[in-house]
This record gives sequence, C-alpha cells and structure tokens, in this order.
Amino acid sequence: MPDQRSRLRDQRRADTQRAIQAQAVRLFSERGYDATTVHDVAEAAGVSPMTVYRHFPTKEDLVLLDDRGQLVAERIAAAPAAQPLVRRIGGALIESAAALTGGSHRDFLLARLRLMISTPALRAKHLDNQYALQQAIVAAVGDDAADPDSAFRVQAAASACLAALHTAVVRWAEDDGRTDLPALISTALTAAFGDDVGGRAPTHRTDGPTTRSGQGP
Amino acid sequence: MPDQRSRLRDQRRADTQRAIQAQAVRLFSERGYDATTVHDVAEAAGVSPMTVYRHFPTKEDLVLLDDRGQLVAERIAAAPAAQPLVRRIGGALIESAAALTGGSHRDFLLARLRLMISTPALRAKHLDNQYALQQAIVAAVGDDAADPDSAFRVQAAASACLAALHTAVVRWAEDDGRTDLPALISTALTAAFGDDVGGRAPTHRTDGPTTRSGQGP
DNA sequence: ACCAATCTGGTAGTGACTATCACCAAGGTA
DNA sequence: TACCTTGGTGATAGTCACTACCAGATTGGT
Repeated sequence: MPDQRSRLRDQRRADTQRAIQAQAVRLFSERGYDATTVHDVAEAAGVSPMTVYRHFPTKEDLVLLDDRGQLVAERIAAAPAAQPLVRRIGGALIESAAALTGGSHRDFLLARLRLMISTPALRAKHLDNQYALQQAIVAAVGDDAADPDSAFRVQAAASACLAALHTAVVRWAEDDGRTDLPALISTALTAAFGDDVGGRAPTHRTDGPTTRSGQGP
Repeated sequence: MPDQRSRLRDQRRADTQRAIQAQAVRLFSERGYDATTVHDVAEAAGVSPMTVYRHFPTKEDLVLLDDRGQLVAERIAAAPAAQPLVRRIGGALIESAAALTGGSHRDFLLARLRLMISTPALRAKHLDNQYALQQAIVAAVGDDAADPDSAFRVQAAASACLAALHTAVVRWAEDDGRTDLPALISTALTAAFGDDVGGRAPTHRTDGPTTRSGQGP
C-alpha cells in the first residue's frame, strides 16, 4: 500500500521536523537568532546540518514555517459573500485567531512571535509571508477576478485587513498572550475601518471574548 | 573651516553612493538580483567591494535605500490634527506620492519598485522598512502616546493605511507608472475604508462603543 | 533475498558580510 | 617643506548561510 507507506513516512518526517523546530526556537530564544548557527540547531536536534536544510529551506523558516495560512483562506471562502469585503475578511481572521490561540501550542506560538518581532530578518520574511497570504485571500474571495479594477480593490481591502491583524498579533505577543486575541483583532479592525466593521459578530457566533475562561487579566 | 570641508566630503560621498546604486539597479534589472554579485556591482561602479559595503550595509540596501521615509512623516506631523486618523494619514500619503512621482527620477524609482516586487528578498526587507515607517508615522501623529490603548489604535490605522498604499504602489509599478499614483492611492484607501475617506470622516472617535478597552492597566 | 525509493550524511564549493590591517588624499600647523 | 590628523579606500582572511554532488543506510514492496 503506497497509502500506508507514505503515511508512515510523512509521520516520521513531521516528527523530526517538529523536533528540529522546537530546538531551533529554544536556542534562538535563549542565545539570540544571530548568535545561533544552523549547525548548533542541528547538533541540539541530533541531526546533521544537511538534514536541517532538507526540512527547512532557510534558517528563517526554522521559526516561520507552519500551516496556518490555508486555514484563514478556507474560512474566507466559506464566509457569506453578501457582506462587505473588510467585514468578510475581518470576520474570518477573528475566527481563525480564536481557533489558533485555543490550541495547546500557545506558548510555542508566542515564543515564535516574540522572535519574529524582535529579529529583523524574521520580521521581514514574516511580513512577506503575510503578503503571500494576502494573495491567497484575494483568490479565496474570488470577486470578479476578471475585472482588474475590482481585483485591485480586493487587494487593497485584504492588505489593510491583514495589516490590522498584524498590529493586533504584535500587541498580543507583547502582552504575553494575556489579552484575548480575537478581541484585539476586533479592536484593530474598528480603529482602522470604523465601528460598523470591527464589530465582532452577530454574524460569527463562534465564540465570545473568552474562549478559555480563566485567561483574562 | 570644518563646515565647508565636511560639506565637500558629504557631497563626494553622496556622489559615489548614487553612482553605485545606479549601477546596482541597472545590473540587477539586466541580469537579475540573485545572479548579480556585490563584486559585479563594485566592478561596474569602478570601486572595490569594500567600498560598496561601506556605503550600503547590505546587498538589499543597494536597491532599497532612499530618503523618502521622513518626507511622509513630516507631512503627517503637519496635517491638521482635527481630521480622523485614516484621512490624516491617507492625505499625507497621497501628497507625498504626488511629490515623489513628479520628480525626474521617476524611471529610476520604477526600476527599483519592479525589483522590489519581483525579488523575494527585496520584497521582504521593503515590507519591513514600511513597518519602520509605520512607527515613524505613529510617532508623528502623536495622539495620546501615554494611553496604550489609543496608541494601539493609531498603530492599527497607520498599518492599514500603509498596506493600502503598498497595494497602490504595486499596481502603479505593474502599470509602468502610466496611471496617476495619487489617484491609485485614493482608490485603494476608498476600497479599504469606504467612500468617505476622500471626503468626510468614516469613523473613529477616540473611543468607539465596540472597542474593548477592558484589558487596560 | 532482491529492488527501488527515500532519508540521511559528508565534501567541497559560492557568495554575503565582517574584522583587521595598511595606504592615500586633504587641510591645518610649525 | 615636513608633520600630523582625519576620513575615504583597498587587500586579506575569516565566519556563516546555503547549494550542488556523491555515498551509505533504512524502509516498503516483490
């Protein structure tokens, strides 16, 4: 069965990948990103530098790689198309944030975010990744791709939404995750677009401000 | 007179800097960014690689370095504080764009933009530079820096405006500068924030009803 | 037992960037 | 003229991220 084989291999592959990334984030956080070489990461993970590069094309990807991007795009595609653009995109972002911060890897995510914010190289590549996410969102919205003028407006709205998201995420990380991230995103969207957009949700009932109830200050 | 001497030296320094950058952009555009080494640039400019690194700390800066950043911040600081945030920032961006695209170095600017858009490394660092510009804008706005919640909202609004700006600039470059850039920016701002950005205020009282300021001190 | 695909490791490279040294031109002083 | 400081410049050697290219080991399927 090629099915089972590839499943097993993919599993092992994902395991070593997680192990390497965990060691990388730990070392980067302890010693600093620039002061840690890929060789150090490989040694800590018990593999050769070659193997590290097989799993992570660049040193930055040791921190940045994950699989959350498509999650957002899927939610956008699922959102009702009748709503105005920024609300449609913003709502999907808030929902995705609720799903992501609820997981058990919250501390790991926070550590990675802190590195992204404080390290110029990581910050730059992360922003470029968000730019790629923007393209995915535009594709997911699927509004009139034929009309370049309409496509341009979708680009503008998506980029502005993602910028507000980024601001909220940075604030969340600076707060050590103590604030509710969906609420922060909502605040950022409201600050940028006005009260009628950031309003979280009558349309998205997924959850209120406190998914995990003992979190707040 | 140390005055005149340093003036002369600064002049010569700026000259070689411009010469190096011109050769760099030319070579990058002709052969591609990755296919061109810093050594090639140095040779084309008639200097040693060391000299290149003295003027441009990184290879990316050969394309990205300029001095328009503070121009925008100055205009923001000069804008009437009574207007809503996005209009204040957006207006300054439109004015700056008009000033920049009117200059004689329009073709040079376009060449640099094309490189920034198509080269991942340049795109990433450029986005990070815009992030730095965002901080400058926030500082220039100077709204209630003491209140972290207000500062957060300014960050969100500024980031969204800059994102819309970026979308417009990309479109402008893809159009080879044929479209009027200020008009594109205005369109992008409208697409993101609504029709009234160019006219009245969309939004944004200092403290909206839906903003959750609960996480405060 | 045998084959094929994949994962892994080692060995040079290339190229961006840095640290350290010496050289040289310009201006001021004795 | 000789001397000295200052700032731009150049050469050498090194670190490190990253990339072929090649060899061994492991695993799944026959």
